[in-house]
Amino acid sequence: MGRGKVELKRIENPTNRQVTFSKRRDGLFKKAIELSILCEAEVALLVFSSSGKSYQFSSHDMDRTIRKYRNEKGLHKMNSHGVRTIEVWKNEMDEMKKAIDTLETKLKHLAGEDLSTLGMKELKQLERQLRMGVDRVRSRKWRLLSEHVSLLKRNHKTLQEENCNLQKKIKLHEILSEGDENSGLDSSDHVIQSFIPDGQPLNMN
Amino acid sequence: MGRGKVELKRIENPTNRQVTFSKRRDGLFKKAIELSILCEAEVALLVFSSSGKSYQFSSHDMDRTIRKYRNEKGLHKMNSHGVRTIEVWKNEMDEMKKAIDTLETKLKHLAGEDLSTLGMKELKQLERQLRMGVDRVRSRKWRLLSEHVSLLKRNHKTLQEENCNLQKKIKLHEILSEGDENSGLDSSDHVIQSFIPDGQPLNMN
DNA sequence: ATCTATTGATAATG
DNA sequence: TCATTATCAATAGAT
Repeated sequence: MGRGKVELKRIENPTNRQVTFSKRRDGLFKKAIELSILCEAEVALLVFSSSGKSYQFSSHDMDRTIRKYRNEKGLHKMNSHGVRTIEVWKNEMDEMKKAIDTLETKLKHLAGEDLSTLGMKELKQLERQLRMGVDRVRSRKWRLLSEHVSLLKRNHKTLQEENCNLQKKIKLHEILSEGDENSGLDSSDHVIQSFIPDGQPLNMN
Repeated sequence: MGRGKVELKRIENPTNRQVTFSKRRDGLFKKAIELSILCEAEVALLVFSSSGKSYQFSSHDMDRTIRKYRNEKGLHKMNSHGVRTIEVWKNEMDEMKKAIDTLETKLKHLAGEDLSTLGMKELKQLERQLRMGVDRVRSRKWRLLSEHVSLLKRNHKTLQEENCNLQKKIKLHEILSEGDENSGLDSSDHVIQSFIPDGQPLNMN
């Protein structure tokens, strides 16, 4: 149609191509509409120009028609992928919920709650576990404490050495400047202050 | 085109409608193909006949084109439904994972493991909690035990009463049938056996 | 399905 | 982009 046939291949002239696109696009949509009305067909048409602009028509509802398409054609991939993926997720979530339930129950038991479902055997095991926990926590506490003590001892030692040195210096000063008394540090309190350990605070209550 | 115009409304004659559907459908697909080739357009066409048969054409890949459409047009619905739903699920799962992590950490702490991250304050609280757990478990054990004991006592009492009655009966028999010695039960051991409590076994180890 | 008279679509042009 | 028009394509109705 038109003055001269057209080869079925890409129109090289960009202007012609663009013009033809507009005309034929309009024609295509018109035909699509006519088909849907005249023949009661469900038609969905998506067109993207090479420059990216999009045009659509759907006689009923685009999503509905696409879903219909996926159902017909997609019983192979979509269902064995999408649906199965969703089911996998659901299973994963179910398992996680169960895991949380189990963990919460264990925690409650360890806190001494909800014990009514347990028999004597379980109670004994629970008590053993708790006692072991107590022992370990205590041992950890003890280690922390002893580490802190040894730190303090080290600092104390350092302070003592420092003090020795300072006192020697002071005596040296006193000897060198005889008669010139009370010139500098009146004691080493100030220096000691600066050596108080500054690690994490240890609350012994 | 054709011999006489056609009104743009449903063709009533079903045969005509079907024939026209075939012809126009072929024409539509041909046009769609031509548009995609001549003008380098991305075209997707879905057609369902009123009887339900489906026909498709897509110049590139149907799913790709549909995705493209959803991106363009679908920033309203699809995203605020499908994608958002999926994100909600993901968030839910992330939260569950975090919850599981937290619970597992707590459990480890209560078992006296992984204590290195805890400070003195936490350790003290942990010990208190564990001791409380031990106390509660012990108290539960005690209650179970005492219930069992009281059950035993009750049974014992019943047995004693029963024994009394039996002995009285025996004496009555002995009196009634004098000289007829050692006729029946030689003692009440057998009866006592049948009264041993049959509740859940209590292992006292 | 096939044919064909007729309408519809559109390529080239202004 | 818009209008015109010569030409070809699509197709309604008949066979």
